[in-house]
Amino acid sequence: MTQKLTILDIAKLAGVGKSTVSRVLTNDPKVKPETREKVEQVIRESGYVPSKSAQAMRGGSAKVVGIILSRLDSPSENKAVSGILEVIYQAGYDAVIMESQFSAEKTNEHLAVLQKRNVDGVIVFGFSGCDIQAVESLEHKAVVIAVDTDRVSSVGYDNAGIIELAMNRFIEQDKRQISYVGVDPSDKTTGLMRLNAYKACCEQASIEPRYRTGQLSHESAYQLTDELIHSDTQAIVCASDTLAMGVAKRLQELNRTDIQVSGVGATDLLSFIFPNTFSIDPGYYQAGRASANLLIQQLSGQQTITHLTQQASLQ
Amino acid sequence: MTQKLTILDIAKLAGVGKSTVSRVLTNDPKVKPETREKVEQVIRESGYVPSKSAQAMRGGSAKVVGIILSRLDSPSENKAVSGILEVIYQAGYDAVIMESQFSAEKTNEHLAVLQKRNVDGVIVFGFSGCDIQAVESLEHKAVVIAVDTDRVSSVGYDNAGIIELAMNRFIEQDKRQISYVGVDPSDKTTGLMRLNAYKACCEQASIEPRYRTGQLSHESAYQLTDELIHSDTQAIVCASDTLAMGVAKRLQELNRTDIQVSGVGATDLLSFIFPNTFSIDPGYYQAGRASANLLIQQLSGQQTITHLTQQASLQ
DNA sequence: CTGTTAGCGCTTTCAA
DNA sequence: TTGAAAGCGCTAACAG
Repeated sequence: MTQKLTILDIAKLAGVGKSTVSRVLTNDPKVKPETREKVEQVIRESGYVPSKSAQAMRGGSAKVVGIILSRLDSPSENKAVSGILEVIYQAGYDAVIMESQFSAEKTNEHLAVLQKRNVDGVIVFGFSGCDIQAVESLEHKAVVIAVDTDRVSSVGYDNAGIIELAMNRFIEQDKRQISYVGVDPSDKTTGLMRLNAYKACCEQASIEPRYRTGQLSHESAYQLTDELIHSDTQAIVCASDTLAMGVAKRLQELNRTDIQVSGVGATDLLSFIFPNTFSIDPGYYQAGRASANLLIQQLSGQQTITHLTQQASLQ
Repeated sequence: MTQKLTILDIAKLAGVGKSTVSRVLTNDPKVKPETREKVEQVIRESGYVPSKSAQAMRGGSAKVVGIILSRLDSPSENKAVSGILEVIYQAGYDAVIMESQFSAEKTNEHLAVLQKRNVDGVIVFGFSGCDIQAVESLEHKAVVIAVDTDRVSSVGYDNAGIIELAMNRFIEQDKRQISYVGVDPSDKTTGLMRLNAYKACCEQASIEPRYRTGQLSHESAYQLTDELIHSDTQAIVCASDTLAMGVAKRLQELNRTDIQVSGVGATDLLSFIFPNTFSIDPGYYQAGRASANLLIQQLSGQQTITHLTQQASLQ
């Protein structure tokens, strides 16, 4: 790391005024090509790196977006973050990422830090019990994922569609005995909404609903399986791949190869290990991209509060 | 987002000079307690947030560390990042995270961006074929994970120890027919080093080595299994949990419940699905913490280039 | 097209 | 103990 060069050093070295250097940096069109070339050459040779801090302070924009997710090791969230990263990086932004660990308090702390850092915008992954208020005060500078709110833009997963997709697949195969394993309805999205979707599908197809809910873990699903299945059970729709793993594992032990299982998450592992399964992809990656695009458009003033729903697809 | 308040506004509101406000912000001891109290009150009531950009520019440090990982959805890396985040956040730093996607070129681009941002330090996750040179020029402002270099501090995984742990476990159980499934030795760490460790263990225990290497995917391991096993095979050590999944799956199909399988990664899923397995934890999370601690100590000048090796443990 | 001149919000002498 | 003033590195009028 060489000595810190400033715009003034470059100006001197190139024999121009510092504003000309600045113009080159900001791609101002009104610079004579030769002058630009000369300045660029000096910049290249000297290894000068403009200070973002100074630019940020002057221009007001740091070209940074904050991302608050619940856990870095949540496969759904890190897929979405990959999508976000790709888009914002393309647009010249960088990301500062923080983990809320499902704590509303931490989320708010993070939000405060991000604000202090003059981030241009924020993308927040919702979780049950998260306090959306602080985010709402950011208005058009924020986008939330997987959470309901009118005040800021959002990208949601099509929780009903996800389950319908699985149900319809089974119904098309003339299965009628379709059970469901989900998570506790106290979880709004993965819990309640998916369960309700299951019930609605049953209603519509005149299927007798049969379900259990529990924790979001394979063990939980594994244990619920016995309570759930009948001799005539044909398929089990699960609210997530983790649950599907647990269910499929138990079915394997019971030699119930006749029962099909579906999950949510598009883990390739599920169908690799258990042939009798498939998984619905809620579109995490695309949702990430969408939310980032939304945010960037809003930051440039081209877009107002918008609510998107990511479509699911069949793996 | 309310109107941007500056240090001057606070000064006026509190009826003091702006330098006094600055002193309060920087915890300068020479401020009369009453004055400090008054200023703090105004800050609290007005919801004033000092601009990090300005502070960074003035003070030189942005209190940011850059993290370059290969893929956000790599379980090993995101566990490590969680560890990093925890440590640096504690120390008042924030993180800007970028994905190299195993491209040396992208890594260098990212490095340039981070430098432009005046980050205080950088943590880089190595990968085979990564160009460590650019990182090395950062000297004491960088720490690399899982890569060999003398020029900057590093935290490595104990690739040999990981395999030894698994081998010894089997040897203690009086198994002698222990095979190995790994990845191509062109990958230095997960490939070559683990394979060599396997060979060394065999040598030492007078075991006939028997192994195959391929891609880092369950499919690859699944296919290699048939080539590898004999009627008397007792155990298979795998270079990763992903491989172990593939192997265990194939063994299950072949009804070879007599063969034990070990993996690396501490995925709870592996032993949940396949009872005859266990996994070695290379200590990703702790390695993350260690690297962050190293970096922070170096930044504060308390430590020089250091090389750490993360110890593995039995799940 | 280009140089000069003000600041951006903050920290840090330097006097008072 | 405090205020005034001088920049940090950069961008953006404003004149040439």
